[in-house]
Amino acid sequence: MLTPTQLCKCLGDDIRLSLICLLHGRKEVCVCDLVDTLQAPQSTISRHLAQLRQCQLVVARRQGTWMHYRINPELPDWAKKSLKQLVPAAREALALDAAIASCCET
Amino acid sequence: MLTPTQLCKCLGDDIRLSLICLLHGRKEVCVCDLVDTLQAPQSTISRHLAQLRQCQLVVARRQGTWMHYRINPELPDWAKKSLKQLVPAAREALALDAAIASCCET
DNA sequence: TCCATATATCCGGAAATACGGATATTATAG
DNA sequence: CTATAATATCCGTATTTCCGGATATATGGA
Repeated sequence: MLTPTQLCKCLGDDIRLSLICLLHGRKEVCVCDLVDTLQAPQSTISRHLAQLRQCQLVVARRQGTWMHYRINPELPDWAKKSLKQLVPAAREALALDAAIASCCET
Repeated sequence: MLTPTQLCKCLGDDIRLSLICLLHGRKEVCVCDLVDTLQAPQSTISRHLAQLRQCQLVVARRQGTWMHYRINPELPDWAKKSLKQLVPAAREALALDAAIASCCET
């Protein structure tokens, strides 16, 4: 079960927080789009996604060779509400608006 | 200026999150009470408090030899609202209710 | 001035985390 | 079965974080 400490530890990294911002408010996004958008090595993105998966912040769905990630829709209420506060502030602080716009919707 | 990543990094540690829980909703608490309540070495508590001070999550007031800490009342709105979500969940996850009750009010 | 108390900082070592190229895995197509 | 694309995992290294005893600093009182 996700604890507040775990949630914060996950979000306390620019790449992971960016990933959450890219996923938040969307149905799902595939890994290749996340890699393209954040311009980081594929292994780095994949590693961070695994961490987010491990504490159940996100869930993945395989479709052929692609993996589609989305925010876990069954997060506890306090976690959902925390994200709702943090994500907009993070979008601004991390200057993600352009990235989010260019990241294709699934 | 406090960024979401910094806030999360600060809260992504059991001791620091406990400190924030002990301060949240109170006027101020002195270091000795925090040390007593969390049963951790003084240098450890002081180090974590310095970290919280550094990113302006808390502010300190000296009164003689004592230092009184409180949540920074001028946090940005998104940070205040995040704390409001996280603190109650953290109190439960970290089993802090007894500690909070025993920690004297200033 | 000297002592006692409260707190902060120092510092060396341990542990956790992050990185990213190389490699393994999974699935599709031919 | 082979080749290819997408993704995950491995692994050695670099960096960061954490710990807590020892020490320094600050304040009030005798």
